[in-house]
Amino acid sequence: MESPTGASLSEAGKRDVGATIEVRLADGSTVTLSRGATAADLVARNGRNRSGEAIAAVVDGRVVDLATALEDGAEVALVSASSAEGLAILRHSTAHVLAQAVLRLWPGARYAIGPVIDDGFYYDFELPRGEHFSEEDLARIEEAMRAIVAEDQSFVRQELSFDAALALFAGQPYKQEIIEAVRAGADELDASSKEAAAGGVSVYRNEAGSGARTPSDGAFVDLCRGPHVPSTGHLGHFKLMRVAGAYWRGDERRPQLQRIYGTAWPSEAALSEYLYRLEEAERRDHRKLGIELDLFSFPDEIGSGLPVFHPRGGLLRRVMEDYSRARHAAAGYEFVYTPHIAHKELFETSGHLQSFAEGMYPPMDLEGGQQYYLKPMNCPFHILVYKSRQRSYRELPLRLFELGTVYRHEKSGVVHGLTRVRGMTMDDSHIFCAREQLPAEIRSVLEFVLDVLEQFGLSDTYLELSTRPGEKAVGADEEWEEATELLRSVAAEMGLALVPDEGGGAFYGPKISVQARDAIGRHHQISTVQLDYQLPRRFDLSYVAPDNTRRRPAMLHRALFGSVERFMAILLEHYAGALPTWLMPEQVRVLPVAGDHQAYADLVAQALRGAGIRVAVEGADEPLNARVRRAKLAKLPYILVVGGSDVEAGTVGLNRRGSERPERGVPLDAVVAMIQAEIEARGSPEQARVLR
RNA sequence: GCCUGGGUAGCUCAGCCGGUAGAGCAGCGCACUCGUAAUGCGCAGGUCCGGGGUUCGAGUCCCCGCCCAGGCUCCA
Repeated sequence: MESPTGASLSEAGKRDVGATIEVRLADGSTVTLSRGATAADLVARNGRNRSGEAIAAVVDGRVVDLATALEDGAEVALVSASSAEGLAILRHSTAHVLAQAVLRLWPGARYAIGPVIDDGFYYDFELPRGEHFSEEDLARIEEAMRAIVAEDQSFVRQELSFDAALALFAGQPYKQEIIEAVRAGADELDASSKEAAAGGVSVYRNEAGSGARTPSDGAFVDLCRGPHVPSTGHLGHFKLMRVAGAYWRGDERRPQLQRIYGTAWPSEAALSEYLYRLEEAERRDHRKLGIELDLFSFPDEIGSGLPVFHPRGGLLRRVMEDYSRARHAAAGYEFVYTPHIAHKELFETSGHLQSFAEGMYPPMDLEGGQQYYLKPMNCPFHILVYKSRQRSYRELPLRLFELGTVYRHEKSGVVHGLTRVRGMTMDDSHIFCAREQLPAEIRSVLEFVLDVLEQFGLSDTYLELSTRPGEKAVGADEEWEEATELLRSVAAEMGLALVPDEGGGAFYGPKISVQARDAIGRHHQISTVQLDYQLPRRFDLSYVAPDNTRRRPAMLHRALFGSVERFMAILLEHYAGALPTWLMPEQVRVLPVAGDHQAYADLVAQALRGAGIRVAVEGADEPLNARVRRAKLAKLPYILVVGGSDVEAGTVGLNRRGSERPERGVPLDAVVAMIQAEIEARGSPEQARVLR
């Protein structure tokens, strides 16, 4: 908020007025400039602005316009369009051009805010007469923006008093509201910093040199903190992406504005690379792959967010679940099964109805006033397993595991493919242990989770620590603090970095979540480990300690896949559908060259099947090329083509996924052994490479 | 819930200014028997999301509803 230049200005004023000033550059060198020189003069002197390279400057740690006059002794660094700061300025300036274009096309439109977001920007408008943007308008607006860029209008900064600014933005209630908010903020500052805040706001005018001065005579002016690129000619590599409704200040009680999203980049190459990235993400969309690979669907007849798995998807799911079960068994987990509905009282005891009711399906009312709820989480049920009899310290840690299906009533706007569903299966585990066992147990759980994820090819991971959520949290502050500190210290001991996520914890406790980066750089929250002192208390859990006293256990909630459905979606997108061989529903397809080779093809398939490999044979009813193509499109790891010479020699033609050239005459035994070894090794030799 | 876009064959989509619905792929049948990314011919396939209205006539225009997708967090 405050303006550091305020101080240096007065300081500079006391100095002797010479003809030149000296400024220091980032590399430590000093440059002598004439008094009154600006950052732009420095750029010109360096001759470094040929392609709009430098678009702003950092003066004494503050990002400013190139037109800013430099003070003697200032430290100056230039901001290039491709740096993080530069990109933000570029996008923000493009947002201004968007607003100017919209005001040209819709005189009388009100404009609100136009901030920078990841990879782009948006601007919110209110059009006259309640008009709305349509998708077709985007092309017209872009055209108007390109005209403004061609005019190479300069962005000129001007400081205004609050009152002058309010007058300038007469008829722009959103701008006025922002000005009033800034004034209210400034009033809270003490006298000295109030002076620094200059008692007003800054605006930027776009001037084409025509002398136009106010919005009504054609020039554009926007309330803005800045900085901006020197002129619109520095922009141009942008694209408007979509329109959306958005509430003023994100508040649904306030007017809904019309938002336009856009993206902007320093070069055409960077823009098209970004657009390609979007296409790539679309190509990998698990909903699309689910149809192409015949894995699952969402029948309207069932309801939104409720998937069915087809045989191939079912097979994939079973392989995932079987592997999960095997690993859990080996790691000392015990398997339980619990029902899908329960009395209202259970969820009152657990606190779900108090803290999570909006995420739950409404109750089923039964005769006699009894109410049942669909379960939104497995924890209360596992707690009841613990509570079924008295527990001894000798049993702890008690690790209960279930692939438990839960139902959550997600709001209609947020359901999305398999990643946000209303019915899902959690690979849920609840570990009951003595408090002193917690550090060792958390550590072993984290090691277990990271190792299993790596087997699925998700090894680019980091951890996030989610702390106490604002109002929803239950439990005492000290306990939250203690639990949070425990998670922090275990992770630190293991040498794992923790990224903070303030307020992101569950209502009953803090959590560590494992975030995995996928093949195209997106990150997904996968596993979570939550520490909970609350539920053991609410359910009055206890165990008998060695000294024959009753003690309260602590609980760890742990999901590894998270939901099986969502994990499948992440894998599909990570691998673009080309799953590692061990996960692929069909691992090998045998193609006889002609009908004469059918019997040998069946023999080959039998040998593979005998080795536990999933294989199918496709006969020669269609040309070989067509069958190879179909198998490639199905992203099969191995295609075995067998013809006359193979029948004689006991060999196969081996066509591996991702390889351009097939190998001829490979002995059958060698192929069986190789594929078998690959399946056993799991992992992901091809690591999500892009396969077309 | 709200904004924008969409809903036409199993899938992907075309269908202009209102004139009696089309393509490619998939499916089925017949022929072809082929050595690494689409063999040919034929057949079948439709409540144009539902309802109402305008009209001589509606997939198309208007109104109401349903469903799907993206967005509604980044605060000048």
